[in-house]
Amino acid sequence: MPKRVDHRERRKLIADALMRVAAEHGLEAVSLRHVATEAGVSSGMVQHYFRTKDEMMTFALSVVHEHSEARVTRAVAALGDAPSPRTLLRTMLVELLPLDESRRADGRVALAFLAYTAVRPTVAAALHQETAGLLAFVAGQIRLAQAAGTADRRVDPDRAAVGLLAIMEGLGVYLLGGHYSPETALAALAAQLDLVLGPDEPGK
Amino acid sequence: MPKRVDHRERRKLIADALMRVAAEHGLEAVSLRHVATEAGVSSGMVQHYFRTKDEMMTFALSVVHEHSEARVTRAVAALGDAPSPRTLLRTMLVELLPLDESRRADGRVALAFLAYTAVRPTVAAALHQETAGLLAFVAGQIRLAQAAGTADRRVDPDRAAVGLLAIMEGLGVYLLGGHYSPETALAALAAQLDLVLGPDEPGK
DNA sequence: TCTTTTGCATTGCAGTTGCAACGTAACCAA
DNA sequence: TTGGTTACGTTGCAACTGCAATGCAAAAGA
Repeated sequence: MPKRVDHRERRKLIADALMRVAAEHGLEAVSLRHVATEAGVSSGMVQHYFRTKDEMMTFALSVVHEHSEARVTRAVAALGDAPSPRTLLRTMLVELLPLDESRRADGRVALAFLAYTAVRPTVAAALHQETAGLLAFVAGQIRLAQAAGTADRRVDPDRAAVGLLAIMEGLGVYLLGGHYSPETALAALAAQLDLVLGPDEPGK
Repeated sequence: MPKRVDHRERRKLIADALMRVAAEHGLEAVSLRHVATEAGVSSGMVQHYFRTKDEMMTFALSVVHEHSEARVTRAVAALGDAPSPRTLLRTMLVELLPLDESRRADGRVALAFLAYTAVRPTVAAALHQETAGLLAFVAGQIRLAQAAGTADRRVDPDRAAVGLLAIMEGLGVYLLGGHYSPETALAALAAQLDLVLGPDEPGK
């Protein structure tokens, strides 16, 4: 019945253009026409795939998170089987930091959406589950390290997981603002992992 | 020669209105007319005190930072003379977290400006010094605690200071997004202080 | 073949935006 | 008093906004 067009693909094409605009000029520069031009399509087509601007924004927000999720999944898969909790956590968190231009672009968009959702609580609800899942995973890894005897058992895994995610988020913000250099951020993250999991032992 | 009007006061009046608009609807809702209405003045007057919108935004950004600086100064002053590094740091960082509605409003504005400056690097430059100063202060307090023997000397004060600020920033972001409860954030912050300065001893 | 659905482009519109221009009233120095 | 400066208020405008409406070609079913 349809004209054999992949809806999801078109929507992603548009969302990608939106993210490019947002990464360069901020979310306030995102308009139907602007996005359409960036995507190289007519503004009528954008309207065809998103009935309202808000619908487009919400979809783009979900794409942003798919992006970072895919990034992490890929990096973790490259670690091979059964990496140590420390390696796993470091890989994950480093991957989420805006350290190169590609991730900086994504980070700027994510930051813009963060401010966007802070004012639209209904849109933000979907993100809570994601954070909760990530949190549980990190806490689980810390528990694993503790069980293996490499980590100090006096640290509370849940609290430490909250702190670890917060430090990643905070470092990301400071990196985007240009306040810290990548080296500084990486050193701080490594130091935090040392604090939580115990000092690193090169001869693991 | 002037008509005896305090320029700075008028500008702050307008900036306050801007912050109210931004806290409620985001920075994208900030327009000359909107701000003027919120401030209860004519849009012509806003234009009289700010020749361009960008000038208004930049000024408001500086007011936001004066706000949080004043907040911290007041809270620290209330501690009396020579508070312990731990108390001082905790007070400072807690004061910067969006834990009540007043600070949440400020936090939303700060977050919006964070995204704003991330796309306008020239405006962001002024903030670097502030972060650097804060960082040096925190590192100094950690060094003090180490010298007093209460803190583990194996932790690097500079790295730990970066981490502490980042964790504060990250917790703030998650709090604004509603991902964490104030209790969770406070517990995570306390745990981090324990990690950096050593476990708290009630009978100090 | 005819009809219906889908994909997309164009046009139009009411509302909003930043900003310039102009007006006027109050004040101050001469 | 005169002239100049300051402090606004009002109006206007070109550009842009989201969105509805309309048109039309291609494809799929009848």
